Amino acid sequence: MKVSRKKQKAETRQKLMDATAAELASGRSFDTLSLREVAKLAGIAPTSFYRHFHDMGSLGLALIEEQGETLLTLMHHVREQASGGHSLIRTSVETLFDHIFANQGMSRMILLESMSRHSVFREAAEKLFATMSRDLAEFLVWDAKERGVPMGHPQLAANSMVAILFTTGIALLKTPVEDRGRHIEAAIVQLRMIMRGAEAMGQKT
Amino acid sequence: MKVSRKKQKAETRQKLMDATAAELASGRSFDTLSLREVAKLAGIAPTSFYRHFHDMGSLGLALIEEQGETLLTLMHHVREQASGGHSLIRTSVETLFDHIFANQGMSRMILLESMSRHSVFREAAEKLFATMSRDLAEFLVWDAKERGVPMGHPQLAANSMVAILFTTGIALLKTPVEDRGRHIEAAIVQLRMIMRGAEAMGQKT
DNA sequence: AATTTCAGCGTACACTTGTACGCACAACTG
DNA sequence: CAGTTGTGCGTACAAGTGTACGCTGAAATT
Repeated sequence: MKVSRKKQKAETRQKLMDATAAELASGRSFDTLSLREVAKLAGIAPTSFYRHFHDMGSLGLALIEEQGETLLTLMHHVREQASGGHSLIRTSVETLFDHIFANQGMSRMILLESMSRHSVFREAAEKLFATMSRDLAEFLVWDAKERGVPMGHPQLAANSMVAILFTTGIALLKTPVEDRGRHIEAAIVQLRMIMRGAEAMGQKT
Repeated sequence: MKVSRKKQKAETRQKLMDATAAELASGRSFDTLSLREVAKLAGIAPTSFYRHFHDMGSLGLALIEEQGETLLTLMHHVREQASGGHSLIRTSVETLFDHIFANQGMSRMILLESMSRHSVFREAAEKLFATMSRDLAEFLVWDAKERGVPMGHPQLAANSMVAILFTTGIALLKTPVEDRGRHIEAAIVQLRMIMRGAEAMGQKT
């Protein structure tokens, strides 16, 4: 009873996911990873892989879903925390980028897979983006009302923001440390620019 | 002398590139394509591949560079042509998306590779984006002067625009035909929003 | 205590992969 | 015309792939 079976199984399952994530983090693309390879990295026999995932595809899906959830709750927390204060854009940006840095491989994978066509993951990744945008839009509306300013096309504004966040996020992954600050500041200006634009469009129409 | 050697060689080289592009267009990711496979698709023996490219990497690089050039000149033409008229945003967007549609596989590949870490292609793809942004920024400055309106952070505005163009471009590839119009209109609004924002930021500072 | 369950292993098989090597034969060069 | 050049082919091999099959041993259940 020292090590229950369930616990043991969950552990090796996690080992598989961790090994894959680590490999992704080191720059490998997901679809060059073989079942045998991750099995070896996780320290189990190739055939034992099947006890945990039916497929490399299932493993990838599990990874995306795990990552997506933590990302969404993270952003949620940021908004709750910063709701009282201001500089919300700055805090959100910095938090998101921190997270992306801490999970480079996974972030890249999600972004990449969201673009591939037939992939099983595409749906999952797209859903994540859609949810992020929707959450953000909702917040933008609330915030605009709070501040008493108009807001045109909040959903489109949110879409633009998410797009910029992720493209700069990816760009950051390849940027030498000393230049990162500059890029982050640039992203913040870009987001503010969109805010301004949205507000301007809200006044006229 | 009917078929000169040079010509013949150029033809099979093109066959290799075409075969690869076709495969990409059908949704395959570049790094799941094997040398043997594209050789077979091009109708030559696997070992003959080496007469044209030293590597699958070299082939990919050739593809990206080819595509990049046509893309840049295309956007250039659009601007020259539409300079007199207005609705420049609309024309640019539609032209770009048409092009992306006509070359789905390549576009996706460029985007994807621009994000991968160790890839030989990253540099090429990034360079392309940078050039596009720079060209666009240059144009924005010129256009703003022309219209007598201020323009804050033109380079950042251009970056945002390119980011949005490409993310919606990619999204479009997976969108059923009947919804495409809506997405294109959305992209146009997003670009105008950024314009407005940039102009608003230009007035204050 | 006897039985069932099941994570993990090892072997085995049919593929696919990149690429080394040498040959053929048509296009070029002199 | 003879000689060189170089595209393309076929064979061959080592390495890596997914996965079917049957076994083990210990945890879980009875």
